[in-house]
Amino acid sequence: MPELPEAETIRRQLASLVTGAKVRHVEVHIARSARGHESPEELAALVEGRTIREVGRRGKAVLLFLDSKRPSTLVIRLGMTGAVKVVPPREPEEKYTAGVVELSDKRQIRYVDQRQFGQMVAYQGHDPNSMPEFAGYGPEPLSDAFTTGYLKQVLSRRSAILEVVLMNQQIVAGIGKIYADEICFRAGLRPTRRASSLTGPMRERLWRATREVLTEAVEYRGTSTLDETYRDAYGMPGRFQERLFVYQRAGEPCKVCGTPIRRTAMPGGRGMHWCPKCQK
DNA sequence: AGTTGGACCTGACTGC
DNA sequence: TGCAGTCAGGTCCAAC
Repeated sequence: MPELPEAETIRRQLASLVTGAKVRHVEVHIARSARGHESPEELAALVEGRTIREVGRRGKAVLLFLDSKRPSTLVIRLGMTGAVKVVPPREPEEKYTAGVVELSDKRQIRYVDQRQFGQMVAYQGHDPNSMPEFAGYGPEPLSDAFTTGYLKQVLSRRSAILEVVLMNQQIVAGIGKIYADEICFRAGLRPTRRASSLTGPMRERLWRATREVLTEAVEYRGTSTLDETYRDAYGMPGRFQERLFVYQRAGEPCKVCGTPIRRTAMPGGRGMHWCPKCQK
Protein backbone atom coordinates (compact mmCIF):
# COMPACT_ATOMS: atom_id res chain seq x y z
CA MET A 1 0.00 0.00 0.00
CA PRO A 2 1.26 3.45 -0.68
CA GLU A 3 3.20 4.84 2.24
CA LEU A 4 5.85 7.56 2.34
CA PRO A 5 8.30 5.95 -0.15
CA GLU A 6 5.57 5.26 -2.70
CA ALA A 7 4.09 8.76 -2.34
CA GLU A 8 7.58 10.29 -2.59
CA THR A 9 8.32 8.28 -5.74
CA ILE A 10 5.12 9.54 -7.34
CA ARG A 11 5.88 13.09 -6.17
CA ARG A 12 9.31 13.09 -7.81
CA GLN A 13 8.00 11.64 -11.05
CA LEU A 14 5.05 14.01 -11.21
CA ALA A 15 7.37 16.93 -10.49
CA SER A 16 9.44 16.15 -13.57
CA LEU A 17 6.42 15.29 -15.72
CA VAL A 18 3.86 18.00 -15.01
CA THR A 19 5.50 21.00 -13.32
CA GLY A 20 4.51 24.06 -15.36
CA ALA A 21 1.58 22.32 -17.03
CA LYS A 22 -1.84 23.94 -17.02
CA VAL A 23 -4.98 22.12 -15.89
CA ARG A 24 -7.64 22.35 -18.55
CA HIS A 25 -10.35 20.12 -17.14
CA VAL A 26 -11.07 17.89 -14.17
CA GLU A 27 -13.48 14.97 -14.06
CA VAL A 28 -14.60 12.95 -11.08
CA HIS A 29 -15.61 9.42 -12.06
CA ILE A 30 -16.10 7.96 -8.60
CA ALA A 31 -18.00 10.38 -6.39
CA ARG A 32 -16.87 8.66 -3.20
CA SER A 33 -13.24 9.49 -4.07
CA ALA A 34 -14.07 13.22 -3.96
CA ARG A 35 -16.16 12.96 -0.78
CA GLY A 36 -14.45 16.01 0.71
CA HIS A 37 -16.47 18.17 -1.69
CA GLU A 38 -20.16 18.91 -1.97
CA SER A 39 -19.92 18.42 -5.72
CA PRO A 40 -17.37 17.68 -8.45
CA GLU A 41 -17.85 21.28 -9.60
CA GLU A 42 -16.60 22.58 -6.28
CA LEU A 43 -13.40 20.59 -6.74
CA ALA A 44 -13.06 21.60 -10.38
CA ALA A 45 -13.44 25.30 -9.55
CA LEU A 46 -10.34 25.13 -7.34
CA VAL A 47 -8.25 23.33 -9.94
CA GLU A 48 -9.30 24.12 -13.51
CA GLY A 49 -7.44 26.85 -15.39
CA ARG A 50 -4.57 26.88 -12.94
CA THR A 51 -0.91 25.99 -13.52
CA ILE A 52 0.95 23.32 -11.56
CA ARG A 53 3.77 25.23 -9.86
CA GLU A 54 5.21 22.50 -7.69
CA VAL A 55 4.53 18.95 -6.54
CA GLY A 56 4.82 18.25 -2.83
CA ARG A 57 4.15 15.54 -0.30
CA ARG A 58 2.92 15.33 3.28
CA GLY A 59 3.05 11.89 4.86
CA LYS A 60 1.41 9.52 2.38
CA ALA A 61 -0.33 12.27 0.39
CA VAL A 62 0.80 13.87 -2.88
CA LEU A 63 0.11 17.60 -3.23
CA LEU A 64 -0.16 19.56 -6.46
CA PHE A 65 0.51 23.23 -5.71
CA LEU A 66 -1.37 25.33 -8.21
CA ASP A 67 -0.85 28.95 -9.29
CA SER A 68 0.64 31.68 -7.20
CA LYS A 69 -1.97 34.42 -7.63
CA ARG A 70 -5.04 32.50 -6.50
CA PRO A 71 -3.14 29.67 -4.86
CA SER A 72 -4.81 26.32 -4.38
CA THR A 73 -3.69 22.78 -3.70
CA LEU A 74 -4.95 19.47 -5.05
CA VAL A 75 -4.35 16.81 -2.42
CA ILE A 76 -4.30 13.16 -3.48
CA ARG A 77 -4.39 10.69 -0.61
CA LEU A 78 -3.61 7.25 -1.95
CA GLY A 79 -5.31 5.21 0.75
CA MET A 80 -4.73 1.49 0.32
CA THR A 81 -4.83 1.01 -3.42
CA GLY A 82 -4.50 4.47 -4.90
CA ALA A 83 -2.30 5.11 -7.91
CA VAL A 84 -1.50 8.25 -9.89
CA LYS A 85 -0.38 8.01 -13.49
CA VAL A 86 0.45 10.44 -16.26
CA VAL A 87 -0.86 9.10 -19.56
CA PRO A 88 -1.07 10.26 -23.18
CA PRO A 89 -4.49 11.28 -24.53
CA ARG A 90 -6.94 8.54 -25.49
CA GLU A 91 -5.18 5.90 -23.38
CA PRO A 92 -7.89 3.33 -22.53
CA GLU A 93 -9.34 4.09 -19.12
CA GLU A 94 -8.75 1.39 -16.55
CA LYS A 95 -11.35 0.21 -14.05
CA TYR A 96 -11.68 2.24 -10.84
CA THR A 97 -10.38 5.43 -12.40
CA ALA A 98 -11.67 7.86 -9.79
CA GLY A 99 -10.47 11.16 -11.21
CA VAL A 100 -8.95 12.56 -14.39
CA VAL A 101 -6.99 15.81 -14.55
CA GLU A 102 -6.65 16.83 -18.18
CA LEU A 103 -3.73 19.12 -18.99
CA SER A 104 -3.71 21.70 -21.75
CA ASP A 105 -1.19 19.60 -23.69
CA LYS A 106 -3.82 16.82 -23.67
CA ARG A 107 -1.92 14.53 -21.34
CA GLN A 108 -3.91 13.32 -18.34
CA ILE A 109 -3.10 12.74 -14.70
CA ARG A 110 -5.25 9.75 -13.75
CA TYR A 111 -6.08 8.82 -10.20
CA VAL A 112 -7.09 5.15 -9.91
CA ASP A 113 -8.26 3.60 -6.64
CA GLN A 114 -9.69 0.10 -6.50
CA ARG A 115 -10.83 0.11 -2.86
CA GLN A 116 -11.68 3.78 -2.77
CA PHE A 117 -10.12 4.41 0.61
CA GLY A 118 -8.14 7.24 -0.94
CA GLN A 119 -9.37 10.74 -1.67
CA MET A 120 -8.91 13.64 -4.04
CA VAL A 121 -9.59 17.00 -2.43
CA ALA A 122 -8.69 20.62 -3.20
CA TYR A 123 -8.17 23.61 -0.92
CA GLN A 124 -7.40 27.28 -1.25
CA GLY A 125 -3.83 28.13 -0.31
CA HIS A 126 -0.62 26.12 -0.23
CA ASP A 127 -0.13 25.44 3.46
CA PRO A 128 -0.66 21.75 4.38
CA ASN A 129 -0.95 22.70 8.06
CA SER A 130 -4.15 24.61 7.28
CA MET A 131 -5.75 21.51 5.72
CA PRO A 132 -7.91 19.39 8.03
CA GLU A 133 -6.34 16.10 6.92
CA PHE A 134 -2.96 17.14 8.19
CA ALA A 135 -4.04 18.80 11.42
CA GLY A 136 -1.88 17.51 14.25
CA TYR A 137 0.34 15.52 11.90
CA GLY A 138 3.72 14.53 13.27
CA PRO A 139 7.04 15.51 11.66
CA GLU A 140 8.26 14.12 8.36
CA PRO A 141 10.60 11.27 9.35
CA LEU A 142 13.23 12.31 6.79
CA SER A 143 13.24 15.95 7.95
CA ASP A 144 15.41 17.62 10.57
CA ALA A 145 12.40 17.88 12.88
CA PHE A 146 12.53 14.12 13.43
CA THR A 147 15.15 13.59 16.14
CA THR A 148 15.90 11.14 18.93
CA GLY A 149 14.90 13.87 21.36
CA TYR A 150 11.50 14.06 19.73
CA LEU A 151 11.17 10.26 19.86
CA LYS A 152 11.93 10.31 23.59
CA GLN A 153 9.30 12.96 24.14
CA VAL A 154 6.52 11.12 22.30
CA LEU A 155 7.37 7.47 23.00
CA SER A 156 7.90 7.72 26.74
CA ARG A 157 4.25 8.71 27.28
CA ARG A 158 2.72 5.97 25.13
CA SER A 159 1.50 2.64 26.47
CA ALA A 160 0.43 1.39 23.01
CA ILE A 161 2.65 -1.11 21.26
CA LEU A 162 5.50 0.16 19.08
CA GLU A 163 3.91 -0.90 15.76
CA VAL A 164 0.73 1.06 16.47
CA VAL A 165 2.68 4.15 17.54
CA LEU A 166 4.87 4.07 14.41
CA MET A 167 1.75 3.93 12.25
CA ASN A 168 0.13 6.85 14.09
CA GLN A 169 0.37 9.81 11.69
CA GLN A 170 0.16 12.22 14.63
CA ILE A 171 3.44 10.82 15.97
CA VAL A 172 5.33 10.60 12.67
CA ALA A 173 3.92 11.07 9.19
CA GLY A 174 4.03 8.54 6.36
CA ILE A 175 4.61 5.13 7.95
CA GLY A 176 2.17 2.23 7.37
CA LYS A 177 2.22 -1.52 7.78
CA ILE A 178 5.12 -2.45 5.50
CA TYR A 179 7.60 0.06 6.83
CA ALA A 180 6.51 -0.23 10.47
CA ASP A 181 7.34 -3.96 10.29
CA GLU A 182 10.63 -3.35 8.49
CA ILE A 183 11.73 -0.48 10.75
CA CYS A 184 11.12 -2.59 13.86
CA PHE A 185 13.16 -5.43 12.37
CA ARG A 186 16.11 -3.25 11.46
CA ALA A 187 15.99 -1.62 14.88
CA GLY A 188 16.04 -5.08 16.50
CA LEU A 189 12.84 -4.26 18.39
CA ARG A 190 9.69 -6.35 18.66
CA PRO A 191 6.69 -4.49 17.26
CA THR A 192 4.68 -5.93 20.14
CA ARG A 193 6.65 -4.13 22.81
CA ARG A 194 5.21 -1.07 24.55
CA ALA A 195 6.52 2.19 23.08
CA SER A 196 7.22 3.51 26.57
CA SER A 197 9.54 0.56 27.29
CA LEU A 198 12.25 1.73 24.87
CA THR A 199 15.59 2.74 26.41
CA GLY A 200 17.76 5.56 25.05
CA PRO A 201 19.92 3.22 22.92
CA MET A 202 16.76 1.54 21.58
CA ARG A 203 15.30 4.89 20.53
CA GLU A 204 18.60 5.69 18.85
CA ARG A 205 18.34 2.43 16.85
CA LEU A 206 14.71 3.11 16.03
CA TRP A 207 15.58 6.59 14.77
CA ARG A 208 18.41 5.26 12.60
CA ALA A 209 16.32 2.35 11.25
CA THR A 210 13.47 4.69 10.34
CA ARG A 211 15.75 6.94 8.28
CA GLU A 212 17.57 4.03 6.66
CA VAL A 213 14.51 1.98 5.73
CA LEU A 214 12.56 4.92 4.30
CA THR A 215 15.56 6.35 2.44
CA GLU A 216 16.38 2.99 0.92
CA ALA A 217 12.74 2.35 0.01
CA VAL A 218 12.60 5.69 -1.83
CA GLU A 219 15.76 4.70 -3.75
CA TYR A 220 14.03 1.44 -4.73
CA ARG A 221 10.93 3.42 -5.76
CA GLY A 222 8.64 1.77 -3.22
CA THR A 223 7.29 -1.72 -2.56
CA SER A 224 5.12 -3.80 -4.91
CA THR A 225 4.54 -7.25 -3.38
CA LEU A 226 2.43 -9.90 -5.09
CA ASP A 227 -0.87 -8.55 -3.82
CA GLU A 228 0.19 -4.91 -3.79
CA THR A 229 -1.36 -2.94 -6.59
CA TYR A 230 1.14 -0.11 -6.16
CA ARG A 231 2.59 1.28 -9.37
CA ASP A 232 4.54 4.49 -9.92
CA ALA A 233 3.53 7.39 -12.17
CA TYR A 234 4.87 5.50 -15.19
CA GLY A 235 2.88 2.38 -14.26
CA MET A 236 6.00 0.53 -13.11
CA PRO A 237 6.24 -1.55 -9.90
CA GLY A 238 8.71 -0.65 -7.15
CA ARG A 239 11.62 -2.88 -6.19
CA PHE A 240 11.84 -2.64 -2.40
CA GLN A 241 10.08 -6.01 -2.02
CA GLU A 242 13.52 -7.51 -2.77
CA ARG A 243 14.74 -5.88 0.42
CA LEU A 244 11.92 -6.89 2.79
CA PHE A 245 13.11 -8.81 5.86
CA VAL A 246 9.80 -9.55 7.56
CA TYR A 247 6.69 -8.03 5.93
CA GLN A 248 4.45 -10.80 4.56
CA ARG A 249 7.15 -13.39 5.26
CA ALA A 250 5.37 -15.30 8.05
CA GLY A 251 6.77 -18.83 8.34
CA GLU A 252 9.69 -18.11 6.02
CA PRO A 253 13.24 -18.14 7.42
CA CYS A 254 14.71 -14.89 8.74
CA LYS A 255 17.24 -13.59 6.20
CA VAL A 256 19.67 -12.93 9.06
CA CYS A 257 19.36 -15.94 11.41
CA GLY A 258 17.08 -18.46 9.68
CA THR A 259 14.44 -18.52 12.43
CA PRO A 260 10.88 -18.66 11.01
CA ILE A 261 9.29 -15.21 10.88
CA ARG A 262 6.29 -14.89 13.17
CA ARG A 263 3.01 -13.15 12.58
CA THR A 264 1.08 -11.65 15.51
CA ALA A 265 -2.23 -9.84 15.33
CA MET A 266 -2.08 -6.25 16.48
CA PRO A 267 -5.07 -4.40 17.98
CA GLY A 268 -7.65 -4.29 15.22
CA GLY A 269 -6.58 -7.73 13.98
CA ARG A 270 -3.93 -6.75 11.44
CA GLY A 271 -0.73 -8.72 11.24
CA MET A 272 2.70 -7.75 12.49
CA HIS A 273 5.67 -9.69 11.18
CA TRP A 274 8.83 -10.15 13.22
CA CYS A 275 11.78 -12.41 13.97
CA PRO A 276 11.64 -13.88 17.49
CA LYS A 277 15.44 -14.15 17.61
CA CYS A 278 16.62 -10.88 16.03
CA GLN A 279 14.05 -8.65 17.71
CA LYS A 280 13.88 -8.08 21.46
C1' DA B 1 -6.47 11.81 26.35
C1' DG B 2 -5.03 7.56 24.97
C1' DT B 3 -6.31 3.18 23.34
C1' DT B 4 -9.12 -0.23 21.05
C1' DG B 5 -12.39 -2.08 17.74
C1' DG B 6 -15.55 -1.73 13.84
C1' DA B 7 -16.75 0.08 9.28
C1' DC B 8 -15.71 1.28 4.74
C1' DC B 9 -14.23 -1.30 -0.05
C1' DT B 10 -12.86 -4.95 -3.56
C1' DG B 11 -10.16 -8.87 -5.16
C1' DA B 12 -7.71 -12.94 -3.91
C1' DC B 13 -7.75 -16.85 -1.54
C1' DT B 14 -9.62 -20.93 1.32
C1' DG B 15 -12.70 -24.54 2.36
C1' DC B 16 -16.73 -27.16 1.80
C1' DT C 1 -17.44 -25.81 -10.35
C1' DG C 2 -19.45 -22.62 -7.29
C1' DC C 3 -20.25 -20.01 -3.59
C1' DA C 4 -19.86 -18.29 1.16
C1' DG C 5 -16.57 -16.72 4.29
C1' DT C 6 -12.17 -14.56 5.47
C1' DC C 7 -8.36 -11.57 4.92
C1' DA C 8 -5.83 -7.29 3.65
C1' DG C 9 -5.15 -2.33 5.52
C1' DG C 10 -5.43 3.66 5.80
C1' DT C 11 -8.30 6.36 8.17
C1' DC C 12 -12.32 7.89 10.50
C1' DC C 13 -15.43 7.41 14.27
C1' DA C 14 -17.46 5.49 18.34
C1' DA C 15 -16.78 3.44 22.74
C1' DC C 16 -14.25 2.31 26.72
